[in-house]
Amino acid sequence: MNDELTPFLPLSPAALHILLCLAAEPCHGYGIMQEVARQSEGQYRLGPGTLYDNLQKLMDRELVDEAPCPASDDDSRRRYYRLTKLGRRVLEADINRLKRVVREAGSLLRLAHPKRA
Amino acid sequence: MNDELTPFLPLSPAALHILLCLAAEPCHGYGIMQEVARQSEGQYRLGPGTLYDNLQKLMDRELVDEAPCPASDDDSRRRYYRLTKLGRRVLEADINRLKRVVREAGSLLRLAHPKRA
DNA sequence: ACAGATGACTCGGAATACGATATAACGATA
DNA sequence: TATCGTTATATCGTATTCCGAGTCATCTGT
Repeated sequence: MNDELTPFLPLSPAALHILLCLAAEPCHGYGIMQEVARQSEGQYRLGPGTLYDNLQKLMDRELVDEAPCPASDDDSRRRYYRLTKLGRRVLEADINRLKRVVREAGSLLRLAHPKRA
Repeated sequence: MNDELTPFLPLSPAALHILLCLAAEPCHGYGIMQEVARQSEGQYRLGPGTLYDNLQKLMDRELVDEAPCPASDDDSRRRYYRLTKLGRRVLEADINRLKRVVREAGSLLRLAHPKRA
């Protein structure tokens, strides 16, 4: 893979969900919380503490930066965040890592759970 | 899904890799470290601190328990760990969660990366 | 006007990560 | 048998991260 990305990996569940949410389009904090809950069907809920800790760290590492408010938005409170190019590459790398994990698990769990014999 | 499993989710990267390793067959601590490094092609390295912290917590939660030494093993130092039934179900649930994440990411990252226009 | 949802953010205790370190048994070899 | 590198378990202490409770302000509908 790409060795320069490995210091960022593996992403914690919180960081992964945040980056994934921002991969679609820039979003504001509260929206990220809702979107993460929606994507996981309520199974994983991100509180404000975890969210802003992670956002700050992601910005320090330059995986995320702040975006200008879209013209379509009239709520002045919102602050928008977006993926940087580096952030996108890190996300892709971690997704590839997870694909390998899922594939590995697929064979192991199938072998251990034969439908009949 | 299964609501009784959600308190265990999401698994941290370390816990996920440990459970995945044990899904194949019971294994001892040092072997888990090597296997995790091998499975991730050296990208993710699990140190002893993280390993034993996690093993202890996984045993407290009864996702893992200690297994008797296999007869084929003559090294008396080794302590073997294995998945409990609950551990296997939690692992399966988390893998299903990750499948959803990977699928979601697939469409998002493809949409954001059109080959031409 | 009021209530409830939306929105950004801080705080501090609890939990977790993780390298450095300790200890010792094993295997091979000189 | 002395020695060396590897295998193996485990702890310790600091750093980092998690994460709910709480604060404050704004928006939206009635």
